[in-house]
Amino acid sequence: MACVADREAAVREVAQVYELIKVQQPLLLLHSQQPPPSTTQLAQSLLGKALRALNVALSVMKQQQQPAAGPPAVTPISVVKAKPHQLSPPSPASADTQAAIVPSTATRGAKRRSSVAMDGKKKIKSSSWATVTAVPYDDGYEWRKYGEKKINGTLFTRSYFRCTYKGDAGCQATKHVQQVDNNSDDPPMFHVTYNNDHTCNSCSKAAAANTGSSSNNLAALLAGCCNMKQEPTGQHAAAAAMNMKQKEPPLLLPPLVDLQPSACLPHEQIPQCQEPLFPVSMEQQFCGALRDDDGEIPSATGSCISGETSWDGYSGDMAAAEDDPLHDLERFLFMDMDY
DNA sequence: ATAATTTGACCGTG
DNA sequence: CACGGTCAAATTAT
Repeated sequence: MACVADREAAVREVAQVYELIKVQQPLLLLHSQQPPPSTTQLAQSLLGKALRALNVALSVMKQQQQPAAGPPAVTPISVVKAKPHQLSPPSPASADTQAAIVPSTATRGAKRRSSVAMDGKKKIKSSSWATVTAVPYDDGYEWRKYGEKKINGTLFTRSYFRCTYKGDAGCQATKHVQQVDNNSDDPPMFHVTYNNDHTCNSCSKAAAANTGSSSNNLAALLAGCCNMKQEPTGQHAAAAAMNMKQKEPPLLLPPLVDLQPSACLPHEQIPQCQEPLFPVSMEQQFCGALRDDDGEIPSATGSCISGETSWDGYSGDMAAAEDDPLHDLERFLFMDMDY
């Protein structure tokens, strides 16, 4: 049991280093506004890698630390098998769509959906699974929001998303995101429930494209450390976090486990970070307090770019370090997230 | 002009 | 009838 204390100490140490490195990020970014010299790029790259490694290490340590009981103190990304339903592994490829996409042509007046629009009856979910995550936007697919609903007994609205390529490819994948009603001091967590696997090639292509395009995008890599504008009521946090079409510059936060609401500031200075982990624009990154006039998230839907399975040359790293046990862990962890 | 999001209403289920 | 999920017109953003 002594090792528990040791581990906790180790976690604290690693977390501290993580924070320190993150604090350096804005400085580097400031320099990189101009054509960055290669040394800056190298430094950026190294920083990014260091953050990843630390993050993964922390994740692993935390997991070992908390056996099963009790709420995860910090669970950056935890995959929770959805309830009963049919549980299918969160892999993008187990394509089983169901049937007929029935285009509902009815107008609003002669209300559509004569039970047909509901795909026959109650949706027969080909698969369903859920995750709890601080970064609900980052699942490698592109989503379009199609609804939002206040759910009984919850503080936050639930946002509904479907695959962007539903029309093109008939992809039946959907998901809804519900911000967890947790302590306001805690970083917001989101319960994301997925229904149906993606059956469209476009989805994976988009993800792949993003993977390629975002590599070397350290700005994107770093962008996640600061706050998004805070939405007063928090009602749209989920939506803000989930939307996949970025209104803000599509900066990409590597789906790393984040430990703090805002790593850019010391904890004490974090002003009620409600949306700490979302990708944010550069301006937001440096002006954490930026807000709209009304203090709301600009169309909270500020969708986060989809397709983020790519984290700054991450795949390359992994490929290059086949026998590194840490990388194996990383692979394991990220495979969990990457579906 | 086009695309994405918002939002209120509709619909099926329990 | 309440509730959750979805639709689609209206609105907003690009």
